Amino acid sequence: MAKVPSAAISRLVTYLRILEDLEARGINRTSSEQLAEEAQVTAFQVRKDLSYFGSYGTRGVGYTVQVLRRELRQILGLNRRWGLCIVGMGRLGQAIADYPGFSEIFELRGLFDRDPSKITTTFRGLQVESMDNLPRAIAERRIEFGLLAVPADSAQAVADRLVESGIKGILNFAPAVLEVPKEVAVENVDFLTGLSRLSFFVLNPKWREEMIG
Amino acid sequence: MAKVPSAAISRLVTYLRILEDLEARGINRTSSEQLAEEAQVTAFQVRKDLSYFGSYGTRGVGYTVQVLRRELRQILGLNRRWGLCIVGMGRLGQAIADYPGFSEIFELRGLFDRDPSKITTTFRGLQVESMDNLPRAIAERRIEFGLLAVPADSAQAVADRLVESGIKGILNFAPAVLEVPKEVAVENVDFLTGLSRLSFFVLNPKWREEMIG
DNA sequence: TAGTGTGAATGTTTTCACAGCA
DNA sequence: TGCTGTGAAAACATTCACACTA
Repeated sequence: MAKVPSAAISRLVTYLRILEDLEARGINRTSSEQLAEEAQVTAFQVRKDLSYFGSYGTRGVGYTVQVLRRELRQILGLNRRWGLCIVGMGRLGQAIADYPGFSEIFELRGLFDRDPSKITTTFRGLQVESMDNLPRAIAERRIEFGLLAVPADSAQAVADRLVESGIKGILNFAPAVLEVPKEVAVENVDFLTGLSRLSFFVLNPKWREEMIG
Repeated sequence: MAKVPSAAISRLVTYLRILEDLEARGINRTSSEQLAEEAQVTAFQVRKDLSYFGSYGTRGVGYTVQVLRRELRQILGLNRRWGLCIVGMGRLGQAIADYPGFSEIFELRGLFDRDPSKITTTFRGLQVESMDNLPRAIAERRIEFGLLAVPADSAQAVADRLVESGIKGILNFAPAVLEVPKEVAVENVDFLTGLSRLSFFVLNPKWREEMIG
């Protein structure tokens, strides 16, 4: 199998979202053309992206929405749910826990906060726990991922504790560059990194024209 | 000036964050080597990224933290604050409004929600307003950007209203692909798009090895 | 015949080696 | 001498044209 451009993976998630929308609308046949239009890329791109993983369509006909949806979920590892804990139950942590679609991908298996006053509270049927419970929870509840929604200055310390407890991956919502062993995957999803994308148009006009045209 | 890879811009934000950290620690000289290590890229990359915009260092010596910091802020358009409104004051909207560092970049000039019961509430000294006020607010308060923290199914409708009112750019936190005229910039910062990056390691093991190795 | 699947061409980004300057 | 700045090479990603097949 050929080397897969990493950008292709991100686009697969967009295609999947579109397919789920089509399915909800009762449409069961689509084409690279239609997917391309919805995803705002070219039809070449759609076909190429899919071809890295296999052939899921019918020549001269197109794709069956349900089939392609199932294949993409399988490719993306979204055909199962993953155990996750959230560390930091401030407003961001709470918002994430309640994000629609969140529970399709993750099963919340622990909520942690260092503030003792939060420990009485409950979200989605889970009581917030002390940080002291973290190592045992990760081991005993099959928690594969940890989501960091703590302030930047405690992010590294919390990441260290997750790593020590054997976490597989970290979703980092804190504006900090984390250092972890290379076998632990870190995804920086944090808001300020998001804002770096904003820079394309906040960018000083002197350079903006070069970039956006 | 040469064509600037868009990924380079995102990295500039990381470099800026590192420089601000160095400055806070009282360090005032650095090198491409040091920046590279902190940003987890190569020193070549750092120098190349900076070279797209100019020469800010001293050969044989390195970079002055304060100088480079100022230049990066200038390049990224972060040497001024931008007017912003948030549409959708659910928990996500609230968390974003309170995000540390947020107010360094944006000045909140309006909060909107369609739910009348929210209109009595106040965040950061601003009262939540009815959607009816949106067009006038954008025109009169120099609101350049709109941040969408609404459910996916109303995202397009809200985006349309922002566009009609003359918004310059939209930060889209809703899991929806927006259609807007090309002169309006859209940044998809939404959580599910963030999760697409997660897919690199949630990815079916069959393909993961090809990608991460 | 209509629309997929893919090798080859084109375009973009990163890496590298070294020229250039304090 | 040491570290920046940059053209050129290598790696990577996208676009395209067309072979293929239901």
